[in-house]
Amino acid sequence: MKATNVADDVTHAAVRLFAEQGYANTSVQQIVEAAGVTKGAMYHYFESKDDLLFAIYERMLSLQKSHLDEIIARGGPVEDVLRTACVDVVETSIEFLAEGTVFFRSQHMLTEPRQQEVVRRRREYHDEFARLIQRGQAEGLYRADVPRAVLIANFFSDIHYLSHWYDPAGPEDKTLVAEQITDLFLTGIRRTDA
Amino acid sequence: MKATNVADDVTHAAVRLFAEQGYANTSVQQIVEAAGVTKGAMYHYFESKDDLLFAIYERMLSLQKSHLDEIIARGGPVEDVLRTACVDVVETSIEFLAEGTVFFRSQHMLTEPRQQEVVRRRREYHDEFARLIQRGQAEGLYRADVPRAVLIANFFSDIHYLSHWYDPAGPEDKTLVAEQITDLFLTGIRRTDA
Amino acid sequence: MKATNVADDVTHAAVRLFAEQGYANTSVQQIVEAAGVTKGAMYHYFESKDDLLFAIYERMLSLQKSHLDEIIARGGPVEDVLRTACVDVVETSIEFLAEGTVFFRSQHMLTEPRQQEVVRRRREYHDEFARLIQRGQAEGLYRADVPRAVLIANFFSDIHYLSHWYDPAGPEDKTLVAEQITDLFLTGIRRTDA
Amino acid sequence: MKATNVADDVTHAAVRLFAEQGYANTSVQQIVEAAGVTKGAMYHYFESKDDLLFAIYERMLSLQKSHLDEIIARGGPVEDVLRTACVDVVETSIEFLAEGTVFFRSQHMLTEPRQQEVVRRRREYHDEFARLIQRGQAEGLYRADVPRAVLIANFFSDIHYLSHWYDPAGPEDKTLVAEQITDLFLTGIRRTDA
DNA sequence: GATGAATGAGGGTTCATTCAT
DNA sequence: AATGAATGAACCCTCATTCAT
Repeated sequence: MKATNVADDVTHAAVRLFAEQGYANTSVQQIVEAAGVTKGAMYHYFESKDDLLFAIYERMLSLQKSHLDEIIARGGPVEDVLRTACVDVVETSIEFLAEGTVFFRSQHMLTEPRQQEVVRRRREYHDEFARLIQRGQAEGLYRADVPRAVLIANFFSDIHYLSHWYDPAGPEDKTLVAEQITDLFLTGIRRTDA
Repeated sequence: MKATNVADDVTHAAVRLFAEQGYANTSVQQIVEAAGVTKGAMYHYFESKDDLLFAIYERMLSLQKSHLDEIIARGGPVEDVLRTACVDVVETSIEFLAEGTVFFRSQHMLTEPRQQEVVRRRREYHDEFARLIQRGQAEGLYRADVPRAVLIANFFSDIHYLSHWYDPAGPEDKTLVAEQITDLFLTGIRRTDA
Repeated sequence: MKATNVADDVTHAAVRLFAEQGYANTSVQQIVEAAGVTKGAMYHYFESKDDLLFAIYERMLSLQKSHLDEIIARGGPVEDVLRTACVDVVETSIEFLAEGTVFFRSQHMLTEPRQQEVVRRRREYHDEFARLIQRGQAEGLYRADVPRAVLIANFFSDIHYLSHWYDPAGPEDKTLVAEQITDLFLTGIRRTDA
Repeated sequence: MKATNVADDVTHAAVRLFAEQGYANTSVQQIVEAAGVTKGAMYHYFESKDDLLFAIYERMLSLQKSHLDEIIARGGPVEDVLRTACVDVVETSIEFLAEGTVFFRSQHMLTEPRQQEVVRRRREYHDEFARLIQRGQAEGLYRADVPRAVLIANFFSDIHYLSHWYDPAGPEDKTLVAEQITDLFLTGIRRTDA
């Protein structure tokens, strides 16, 4: 029950340090010191510094994707499904705010193979999300006079931007904020002509 | 007519390389080789690699701020002013897409004093923009049931996100996209109750 | 038996090269090559080139201070104690002639914090020595018509100057020279009026 | 009458900066900025940074040598001549305290040819001084039981050491100090047996 | 599983000096 | 006489990774 503590401790220390100082400005030495382990131990669990960064993404990506799958699986009116999906991804992004900070800043620091893997995983999420929008457009709920890429970007941008303004220590409740952001998005894309 | 060629050549090479490979993964050696100058020459015009990064931001920040000042100075109904400001900042952000890519990824790599300066400059823009929203709210045009911080983030996030999806070589026209993004934003924040 | 060979080898090479060429004219590369180690290995044991210089001083300062403490602790007539202390510091300074050469030339090359530390350590030695002179004056042994600072400088100057003229390969025996220098000093400061 | 102002301004700035920061830590750029001239102008008057250092020594060496020549030329009892010479060299060394600081620290930074020249010039002074001691010994005034090299070092060391303790802003008068140092020296070397 | 000394390639930066103007 | 942009070689230092123990 303590076997994988090393991996966890290292991961947590890495997230914190990467978020505070950036990936490139954080040395492996700093990470293992903060985690209270030695370099050798760390390299026993992670192939490289790069691998550590990937592990951070992996955890968040898996979680959000499984949530989305589940929400869609539950079925229901597309508007409800979309709203639930949006609120969920904002909420989990707030829960993983440090991971998101690292993610959006340092994705490009990954080596090529892992970079590709991240892109692939994110595209899966993106495409599944896009199909919801598409269904809504087909039902005449959402604007079709704007490229779907713009509509989607309009929402995903908010996820990215959270770490630039949201303060977990501040007054705003994460669920409320998630609903507000979702509301602004859904209002913006609603079809109003007719 | 050749006086500052070194500085310009270096800046352009740096923007390109930073956008392609990231700031940390680009060596000063690579920059000067791409620019066709010597390291010594570069350090005659820039204090440090850090300074080079700052110069890239500086140019974009100055331009966008002076545009905003001018748009506000021209006056007019708040909705028109805000719309013009939004379209402008999206358009210039597309014109400086590489700079934006670098900016949003690598701002945290700046040394502390320059980081502060960037924050200060961005806050000036932010606050001026926020006053427009506030005026619109006072006139009853925009929702007041959502924190202003959320409304503003909803727009600025789109600026940030441009470099993640917009392809200058793609089919979308920059002005059209700017208008679409602005429209989604303004529709989203419009007051509809009553 | 080989544990700290790297640190020792580096230190010895550094003392030799600094004495021959000066601190500023000796590159870290030269030092590690002379010591037969790699740069990385050196930086595993020393924080910086500066640290290496400090380590050289440290060793000499510690030794001379502990000798002085011991000589004073043994007690006895002040004239005997002072004479023993003088002879000892000249002798050890001859034994560490290269270190002294480096010390007196390059102390000002240390970074501020280490410079302060050296000053502090030397002042400890100086003050302990000064108290011996003071005791001697109180007993009427030594001149009081000359500021104590001048009396003390008159001796310490000889320590400094050793590396400018003493040749370890020359005919002069170190103990004999130490006694001669001490004798000149003590004769010079003796009270003769009365 | 302003033609050589450049050379003078540069020299003074250099002495001050070398004394404050050390020769190696002072850049040519700092010197010309402090002197209010340009690099090109400086290199018009000095061959190199090295040359600048030599010029500082040259001025002091020439002055002290000419003083010694004159004092000896005036003739008189050897004790009086020696005393006058000692007082004079201490006094001028205090007047040129910054130059002395630089001299004793950085002589080894000179390139070989200039280093040789400095050594030659100093030996001239040394030898002339040594002959005075020798005459005194021949007359039975000074101890002959100690190598002459030790006797001479005993005095020159004080000159070297001045910059380590003498404070021009302090209470001690330079002439008085010169007499005190001379007195300690002459008392120390006086023949007392018989 | 775990250690941490050692590697070795590369990084950013400095600076005395030159030379076209 | 004077400028200052440009050179180019060297410098100190960092750090992800390896491997003998």
